[in-house]
Amino acid sequence: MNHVDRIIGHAEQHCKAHGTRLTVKRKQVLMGLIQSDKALSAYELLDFCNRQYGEKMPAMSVYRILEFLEDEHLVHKLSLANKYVACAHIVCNHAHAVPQFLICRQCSKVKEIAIEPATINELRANVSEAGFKLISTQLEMNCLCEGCIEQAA
Amino acid sequence: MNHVDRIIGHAEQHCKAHGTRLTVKRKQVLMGLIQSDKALSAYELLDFCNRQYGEKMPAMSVYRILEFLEDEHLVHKLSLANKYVACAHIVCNHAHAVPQFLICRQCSKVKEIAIEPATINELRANVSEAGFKLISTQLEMNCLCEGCIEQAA
DNA sequence: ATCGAGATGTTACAACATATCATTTGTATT
DNA sequence: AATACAAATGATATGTTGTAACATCTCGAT
Repeated sequence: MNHVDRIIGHAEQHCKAHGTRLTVKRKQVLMGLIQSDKALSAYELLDFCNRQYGEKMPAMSVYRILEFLEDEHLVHKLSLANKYVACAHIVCNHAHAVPQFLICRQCSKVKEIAIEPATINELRANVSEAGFKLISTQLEMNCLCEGCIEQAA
Repeated sequence: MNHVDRIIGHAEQHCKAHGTRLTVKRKQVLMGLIQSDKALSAYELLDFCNRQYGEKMPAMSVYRILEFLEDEHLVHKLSLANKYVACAHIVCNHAHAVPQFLICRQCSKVKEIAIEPATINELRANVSEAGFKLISTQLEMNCLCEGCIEQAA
C-alpha cells in the first residue's frame, strides 16, 4: 500500500466518521491534488483528473467537490495563489493547530507549518493595537521552496 | 484644500519625480479608491468611477491604470480579498517599512500597519526552519475592523 | 507643424466561479 | 426485489475577473 493510498484510506475513514461519503469522483479529485504534490488551480486540477482518469468531468463538479473537501478539512484553499492544496495532515489522527501556508511562487509547492504560538500572539497584539481583530491565524506567505532557492542560486 | 486633494497632490508630485504622469483617468481611479476609503474590486472601482465622473471607462483601462498605480506604489493589490486599496502613505514623504494589511472581511476597510520587526524576524525564522524563504513580508490578514466588531457585539 | 512615445479605446477572449434544474446513484425501508 | 427519498453528479447557462492585440488619440519635444 503506497503513500497516496494510505492517505486516501485515512480520508475515507474521516468521511465515514463524519457521516459523509468519499465517492469515486471525490477520491479522484483528492488524489489528483495529492499526486501533484503542489497547489493547483481548479482548472489545472480538472485537466489533471480528466487526463489521469480519462474522464470529462465538468468544471462545476470540481468546484463542488473542492467545496466538499474543504468542508471536510481535507483540502485548503489558498487565496493568495488562488489555488487548492491537499491538507498535509490527512494521515494524522490528532488535532492540529491552525496551520500557516508557505507557498512557493515559483513552483506552487506548499508547506503547511505551525508558527510559534508566541509569534502568533505578538501578531495578534499588533493587530489589536491597530483596533482590528484577527479572525483567522491561517496565514499565507509568499515564499520560495528549497528546490527553487537552489535553482535561483 | 481637502484631504483627498492633498493626497492627489502628493501623488502627482510623486509621479513627476518618477518621470511618469498622473493623467486625468489615473487620477479618477486613484480618487475613487481614496474616496471609497476601503478596498474595492476592479469592477466595483470601475462602476464607482463611471457613476462618479459620468464616464464609460472600459474595464481594460481600470486594470491598466491599477497596474500603473501599483508600480508607482500608490495602490496595493490585496490578493486575499482580490481587491485594491489606496496606499495609506501617499502623503508621507518618508520611506516606510514593508506594510502589512488588516482586511475587514465584513466591510472591506483596510488598515495598513507595520508589524514589529522582531515579530517579522520570528516569522522569517519559522519559515526558514521549514526550508522555505519568505520573499515578501507584506502579510495580509483576515480581520474585523472596529466598527464591525461593535456591530457584531 | 510634425513626429514619436505613451496613454487610452475597442474588441475579443481566457480563466475563474456560481446558479439552476435535470438525471443518476446509493441507501434505507418495506 | 421494489420503492422512495436524499445525496451526488451532469448539463447548461451565465456571472465575474483578467489579459491579449491592435487601433486611435494626446501630449510634449523638436
